Amino acid sequence: MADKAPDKARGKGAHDASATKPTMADVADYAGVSTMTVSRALKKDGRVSEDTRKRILEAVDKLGYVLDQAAGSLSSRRTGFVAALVPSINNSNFSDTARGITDALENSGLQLLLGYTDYSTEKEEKLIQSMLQRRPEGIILTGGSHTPQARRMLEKSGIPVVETWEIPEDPIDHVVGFSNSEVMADLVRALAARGYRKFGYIGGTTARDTRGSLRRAGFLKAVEELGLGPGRVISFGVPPISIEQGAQAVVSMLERWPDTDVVLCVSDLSAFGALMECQRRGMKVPGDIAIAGFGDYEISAFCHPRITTVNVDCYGIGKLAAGRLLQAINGGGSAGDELTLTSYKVILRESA
Amino acid sequence: MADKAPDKARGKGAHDASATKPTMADVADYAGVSTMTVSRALKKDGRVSEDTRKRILEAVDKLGYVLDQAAGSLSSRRTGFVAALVPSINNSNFSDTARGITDALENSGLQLLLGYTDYSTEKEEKLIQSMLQRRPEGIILTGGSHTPQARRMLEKSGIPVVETWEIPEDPIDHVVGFSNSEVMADLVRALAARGYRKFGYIGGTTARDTRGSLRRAGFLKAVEELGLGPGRVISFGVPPISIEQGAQAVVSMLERWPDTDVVLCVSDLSAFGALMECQRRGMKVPGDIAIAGFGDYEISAFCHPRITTVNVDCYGIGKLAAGRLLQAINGGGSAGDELTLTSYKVILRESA
DNA sequence: AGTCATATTGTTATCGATATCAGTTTCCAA
DNA sequence: TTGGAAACTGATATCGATAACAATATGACT
Repeated sequence: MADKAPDKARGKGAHDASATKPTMADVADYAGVSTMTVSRALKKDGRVSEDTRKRILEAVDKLGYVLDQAAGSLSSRRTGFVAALVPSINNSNFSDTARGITDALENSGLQLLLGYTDYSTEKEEKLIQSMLQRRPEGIILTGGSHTPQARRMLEKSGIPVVETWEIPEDPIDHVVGFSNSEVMADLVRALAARGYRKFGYIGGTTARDTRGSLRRAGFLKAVEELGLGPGRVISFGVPPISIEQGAQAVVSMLERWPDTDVVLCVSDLSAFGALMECQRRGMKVPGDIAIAGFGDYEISAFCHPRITTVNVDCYGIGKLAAGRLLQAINGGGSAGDELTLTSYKVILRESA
Repeated sequence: MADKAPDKARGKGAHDASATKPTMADVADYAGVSTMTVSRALKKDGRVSEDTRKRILEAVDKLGYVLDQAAGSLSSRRTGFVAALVPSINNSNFSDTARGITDALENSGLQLLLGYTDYSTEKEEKLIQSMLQRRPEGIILTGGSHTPQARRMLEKSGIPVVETWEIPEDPIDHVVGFSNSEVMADLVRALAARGYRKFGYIGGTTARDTRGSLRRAGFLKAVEELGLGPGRVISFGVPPISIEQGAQAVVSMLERWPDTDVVLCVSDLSAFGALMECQRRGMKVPGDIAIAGFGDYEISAFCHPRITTVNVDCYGIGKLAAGRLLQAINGGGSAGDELTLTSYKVILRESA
């Protein structure tokens, strides 16, 4: 390890305590114009002569002026951002959705502020409250389960709301998503068509992850409807369950129901864990046991065997949700259609 | 009852005289106190009698009042948040760092605003600019490479800055990180001690990912110093290179230098891709070829064979960086020590 | 009683920008 | 020449909260 002393001698720290930071008035003085003209020069639509604008931009540069958005939005009553809350920072599905949102917002002049709920409606409530204090112009949520208080705040806020990734029974405002239970049921049917009969399901322990619960419900329903019930369910670990929990859960599954011939997992990550664990135990996948996931993560397409899964249009969810939000913010009137269903596709591969 | 209200001429708005959102003044009126008292009641430290506070909270609830932070921070000159910029939203290393930051900020009364640079200093510059317009009380950056303009803005901002994940030659302010080149060199030496002699390296094509470049430099230097040079380098794909690029890169490596006996990858994800590709081609890992990664992602501990890698203390980086920031924000004077080195550990497993 | 500390609440003056409307200049058509 | 639209710029009044100081009440202590 390098024990070399840092050469902190170069320059001074970032603390420039001497001068108070310049305001727009300083810039205006420097450029010999009024603050209003400075304000206009700094907006792209401001009608200011080229000459004046140049002088102002020089002043801005010279003084190192940085606009104060707090003051600006207080005055203009527009904050220029929308909020999006997702369960997890480190999940490629949700990050795809975030990308979709960002892309859709690209030329709208709106920024995205992301918040992480950690799969908890309580944290979501707190986040909503603190987001609302910053006055977003719209808000995108993941899922349709919220605390009553959260729901109330959103309804009172008067801003457009889009719930995503689920189809809530009683939507707050707009919805962009798919039926988790129906998608999972489709996967069950596809696997039944391949000849599997003894179905197992692996997911997290609690109801925290509502999408997980919905998937489990869809699993159970479909297995029942096919006359193959009851489905075998192992709940293990606090959502989001990851590779390790998938591995541990499949062990429980095999202990309890050794003859299970296919295991569906709440996500690809847990499916991968289950797959690795089975292989570690010398089981053939498929053959001794089949495994399927959910979400079509990159890993599923590259491991051996490749994992059968469901692709849900994560990016599209984000893009559509943000588009819907923009429409509501700008157009004002909702175009009637409050619910947008997104597509999905069962992807059959070697693991099941 | 309302005759004592200030002649504010409320409800003069063109359209909705009734539905305009309540302000603190409305709450004050409703509770029969001044706005100042309402303001105090809504802060935890506000000295207000229990009786009054209760009445005010009732009014808040009744009116559905939500504090406007823009107005608050304009007045108080405190925004109550810090910014952190990380390269990628979907990378468990950086999300661990983000968790560390969040945890350290827990009881500070400061919120975290996360931004994503997508490994681009240009995007970073834009993000810094827009963050600065919201007046964060401090800022945490990933890496030590920034555009000159970005650097200038940060230095002029007057707020504390912490650069992380690297040891910049010329730090802006504070630094919390490790030497990527030295860590990679350590990995090379550990593998040389295991008997490997023909070293290959897989990373992204461009200099966008400075940490990747530093790792490559450390690799080349160490191989040279061991008298095993020159190291074999394959650059493939735009950073962050992922599973698929790792797989493709190892193919190039094997075509160009078929006798390579160990391949080091810029990250565990690419290492996993390389591993899968080698297995697909019927090669034994290790045996025919050894593979190592960087970052100790969960996947490396669960695949077969488990991947040799380096664990860098991602969470600790975040925690220490935020701690340092708090110190600078509150304590004011920097405690002299501007550089914090974080620990790391080579983790030898079966893949190499 | 008188003085003073403490607790509670109110008044006033901003914080730094922008909306709005008014004033000025430019330039072209009649 | 002149009216008048178009382009540009400025003065003023907020936006909604909080800091700082002032005022009042209460009770304790000398």
